[in-house]
Amino acid sequence: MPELPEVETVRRGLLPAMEGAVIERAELRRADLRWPFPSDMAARLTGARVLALRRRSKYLLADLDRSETLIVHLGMSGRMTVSGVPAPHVPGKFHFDHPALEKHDHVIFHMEGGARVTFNDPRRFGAMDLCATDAQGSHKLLALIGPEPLGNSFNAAYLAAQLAGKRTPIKAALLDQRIVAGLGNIYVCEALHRASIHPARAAHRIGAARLERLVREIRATLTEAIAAGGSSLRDYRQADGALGYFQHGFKVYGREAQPCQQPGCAGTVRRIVQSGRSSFYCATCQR
DNA sequence: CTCAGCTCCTGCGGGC
DNA sequence: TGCCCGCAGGAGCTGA
Repeated sequence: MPELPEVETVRRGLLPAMEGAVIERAELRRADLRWPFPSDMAARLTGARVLALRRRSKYLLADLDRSETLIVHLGMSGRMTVSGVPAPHVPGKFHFDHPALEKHDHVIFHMEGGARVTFNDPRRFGAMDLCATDAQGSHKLLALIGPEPLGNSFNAAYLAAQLAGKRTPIKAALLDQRIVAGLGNIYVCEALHRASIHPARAAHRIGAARLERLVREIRATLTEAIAAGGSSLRDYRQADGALGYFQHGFKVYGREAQPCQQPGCAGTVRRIVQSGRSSFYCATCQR
């Protein structure tokens, strides 16, 4: 379920159970996801304290004492959920009250205090790895990732420089994690719609003013999705922590043949396939 | 160097 | 009820 807003929502949901707590035991129920785990991963996690739980792009990063960082990617279908009901009046203390294991529960973090964090991923496109905290910047999975879209270094001037000379469709350029971090198929469709840019437009043929608007709309789209995810998670966490991806009100994604939601536009949402993936857009207001 | 296409894997919904 | 098909939020890799 994961683009940047969902990963950020997961991170915030995991904080109370994980940050500052010791992993009493890491239970690996298989030896790989997309790639094999480090052969000694369970031992390196067991007994480690999580000093901080961060996010970079679509990756969750748990900095451990021992100067190592756990890198987690949720792939297409990965979830991380907390179980164990918080004890009343005791922050960080959980009652042992856990549901039975489910299919595709691949990794379980048994946390100090009684909480459990379960990684479930049917399609197994997710990943976990460990690296030295001070070398994470050069980790193969993280080294080439572009700026965070909600950070200061992502702006119209930067984007213009990246897109200069690129004849590839803007849709593909925004999905390229080297250009900007954390965007996926849904939020690229939504941001392009809000910015009135056609997904097939050549990346280098977007003027400065429209790039300003695109940057603004990317930020707004993500910020609003994080706010919506956060509220959904708060409501749901007592149950099992899952967040309904499609609770967000998308304007074009998955809405083929429905009316365009842009104020004053009478167009209809269309679906095309670009580099093998669906793009939803309105041909009337997106140019 | 860039870029499109293929690939990993499971589940779900629709049509017959 | 069951079977087959297409499609799904990611992204690394290959080969042109």
